[in-house]
Amino acid sequence: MQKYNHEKIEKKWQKEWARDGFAEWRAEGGSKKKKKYILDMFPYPSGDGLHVGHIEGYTASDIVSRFSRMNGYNVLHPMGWDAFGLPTENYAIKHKVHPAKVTEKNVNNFRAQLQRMGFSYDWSREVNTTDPEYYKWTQWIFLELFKRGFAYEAEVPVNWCPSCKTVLANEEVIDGACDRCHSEVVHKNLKQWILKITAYADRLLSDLDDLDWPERIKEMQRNWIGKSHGALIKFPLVDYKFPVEVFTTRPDTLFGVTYVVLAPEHKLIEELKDYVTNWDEVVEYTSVAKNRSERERQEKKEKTGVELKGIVVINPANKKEVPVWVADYVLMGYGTGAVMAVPAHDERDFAFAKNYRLPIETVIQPISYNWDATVAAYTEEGKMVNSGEFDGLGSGEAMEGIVSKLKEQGFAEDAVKYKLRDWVFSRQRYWGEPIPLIFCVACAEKIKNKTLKTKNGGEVLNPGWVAVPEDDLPLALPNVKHYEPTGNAESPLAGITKWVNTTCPRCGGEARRETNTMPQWAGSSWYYLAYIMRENNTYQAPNARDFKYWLPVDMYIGGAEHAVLHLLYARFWHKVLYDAKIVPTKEPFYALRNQGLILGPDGVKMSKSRGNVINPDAVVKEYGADTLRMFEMFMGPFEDSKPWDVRSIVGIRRFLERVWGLQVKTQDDGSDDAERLMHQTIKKVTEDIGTMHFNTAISALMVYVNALAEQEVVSNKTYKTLLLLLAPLAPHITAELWQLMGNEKSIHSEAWPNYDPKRIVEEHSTLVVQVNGKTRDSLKIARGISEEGALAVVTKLERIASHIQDKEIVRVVYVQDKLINIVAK
RNA sequence: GCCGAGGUGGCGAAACUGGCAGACGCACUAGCCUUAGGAGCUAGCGGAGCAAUCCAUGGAGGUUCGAGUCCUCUCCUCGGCACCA
Repeated sequence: MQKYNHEKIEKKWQKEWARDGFAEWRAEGGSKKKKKYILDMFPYPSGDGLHVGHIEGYTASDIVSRFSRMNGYNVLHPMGWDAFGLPTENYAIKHKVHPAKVTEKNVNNFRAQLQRMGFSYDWSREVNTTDPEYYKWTQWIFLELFKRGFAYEAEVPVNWCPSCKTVLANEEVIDGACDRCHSEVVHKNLKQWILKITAYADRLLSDLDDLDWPERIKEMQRNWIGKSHGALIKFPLVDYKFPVEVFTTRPDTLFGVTYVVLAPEHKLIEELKDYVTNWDEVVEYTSVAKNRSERERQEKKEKTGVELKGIVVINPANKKEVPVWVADYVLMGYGTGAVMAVPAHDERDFAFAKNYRLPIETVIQPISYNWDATVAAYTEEGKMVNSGEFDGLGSGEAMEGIVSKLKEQGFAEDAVKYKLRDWVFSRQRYWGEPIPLIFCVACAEKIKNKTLKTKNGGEVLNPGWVAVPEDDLPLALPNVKHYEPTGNAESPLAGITKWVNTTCPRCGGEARRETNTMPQWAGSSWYYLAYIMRENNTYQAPNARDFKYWLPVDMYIGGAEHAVLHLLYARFWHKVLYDAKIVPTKEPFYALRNQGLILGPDGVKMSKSRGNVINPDAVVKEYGADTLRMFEMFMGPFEDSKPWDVRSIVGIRRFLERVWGLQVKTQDDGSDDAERLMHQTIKKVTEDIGTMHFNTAISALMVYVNALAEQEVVSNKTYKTLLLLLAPLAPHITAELWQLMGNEKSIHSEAWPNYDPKRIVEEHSTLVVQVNGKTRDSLKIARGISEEGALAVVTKLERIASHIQDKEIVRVVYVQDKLINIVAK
């Protein structure tokens, strides 16, 4: 027998699998077989290469894929590259190479690394978001959104990074600074394309209930969407025609309103200019407030504001006049940008009222304890006081009563508000998908006074914009000399007049292209559909039959960091496509699992600056891909985060060497001592892989191998079963051993072994004997013994007798074949 | 502050519907084998005790014949959100 040479074996089989273009892992199109779509979150091909965290998730999905194939499923298990993005572009600028070149180099490295791990991807469906044939469809879907009225252009305040020279998405701003370069982010008002994700807020929320996702991720999405039920309440302005409209979730506190607050950006402020007596003071405050950076606004400083002197509104509940203030603790982006302040029952209002010595009026009393209204706000529900006819009611009843009374009078209506904002979709950078829209002045002029309808029957919001015709897609990224950002809020594409100037697809007149590109998240919002559309290295048009067969994704595996970004965006696009009858399911990803974070050996998150990053290539070289795969699965529960323990990996290596060594003991008619354990192991491993409990599946295999190793001879049957059970976990060594056993067919195309339930049960069972609930002894006993029979045997045991002598047996609890508990006094 | 997930040996962890707590692996200890070992094999390995036995699943109560598992309170760790009215 040769030594277990992982390097030689792994190279041999990787070459073997690649020989026919990885045909063994290919998903069959148009098949009648039952299917499984097992998807990894595709990586951003960075210059650093794959890290051990990627490998953890990819190994798990590979195991599930191989397991599913052996169980007769037609498996779609693809891989691709989410390759647009800033790091590549920044690298390209710094080193003066085209971002496409950088991408190609990184992709080649990633692909080679994945293939060295022996992952069973269907490489004939590989996708790359930066491939024009790919982003043709990204653009196509964008246009579907556009045509249905879910894309609109508007001037909005955005986060601008002065160093990266682009708009940042909210998710790219951490504590008011750019996530990438840590420059302080400033606010700018820019015209941007925006996607109306808020139109789907309610469905994005309610459809979560049917998904098999980690509760934590669902909860994050719920919080992000942030649905609140409440009421819109109108506070009429004295001597003015408009009311101030506020949103509140606590209409029961309405009688306690002592002032009303507007956000500094509120339009009403400007409209009230002529009535305000301290206008200069107001302008001074609002301009300072508007210019405060994100960071300054987030710092919990003193609450500041300014009164709109001369302006008074009427509380519709008690007809009292209350003043109006402007303060930046009220956000324009949520609700109506105006709130009714109830300092007695809201912490923020309380702090503000204390600061400006505004009155505080108690209208809710806690039921069970004393509360000092001069020290803090009472924000819970309670019993109504000082609220006219509602006194004495509970908060819940009062809310209904107050709102319904005000509704009759036209001062209130029920309302639902969301925290979710629309998705700012423009970026001023080069390395992204061009937005396929053309602006035509002539068309805009012509149709100015007509109302155009979208595909959905809504009103067209930006009538001058015309979609690039489908036949002209992809709208390719033009080559530019300088892809550095311009810094003047335009993308580098704006500088290429030849590209920008075009003709209007509608009227043929002169027109200009949109020059912004799409954000990083565009390509990943639909890539799971791209794999279905991609067959034999080309993209087919969206096809209802294929979508119906493969969707939804049965198992989606990746990191938790995408909880509210990619996973929300993809669900949004999917729902638009569902409504457009392009995809047949309401949701893209039926089941989701997050791999836990792999921490450095020091127990801290791996990072280059800390120097605690484990390089998988070095591990593969020293121990082999099979060992690395199994080690990562054995470290702990898949979804838990766990530190990398450098030393423990040898345990897995020893295990594989033991498996390797067993081959010399095999015989056709070898011992059958292990057969019961074999059936038990099949059961355990089958169940554990099915529930992604890889660590316990491996420990069951270790128990089995240890038992086989103790035998003089090992039967071919028990050894072959071992190899089959191990095949999804360690594909190379099992392929080699399978072949050495004289099998011609690949082990990975074999059927998963079955167990015989009758062969699992032991003839004898172990009966645990307790006295007063404490275990005193245990004994092997024939199955099926009666309570009386067991008791008779057990009371004779020395260690039992000593505990029950001089005592009266009050009760006996007997669990058939398992446990007997004697209760004695 | 709010939401979510967790606290079990020296370490990573097991324990299916309440039923022998610590499977499996690492590290460690002793022995065998070896010219050698960062190899292999055998045995041991939660704490106290010569032992019988007692104590142990963050802490305090409770339910139960029996609790790591169920209930109440409490402490701590990690992750997310955070002026959202």
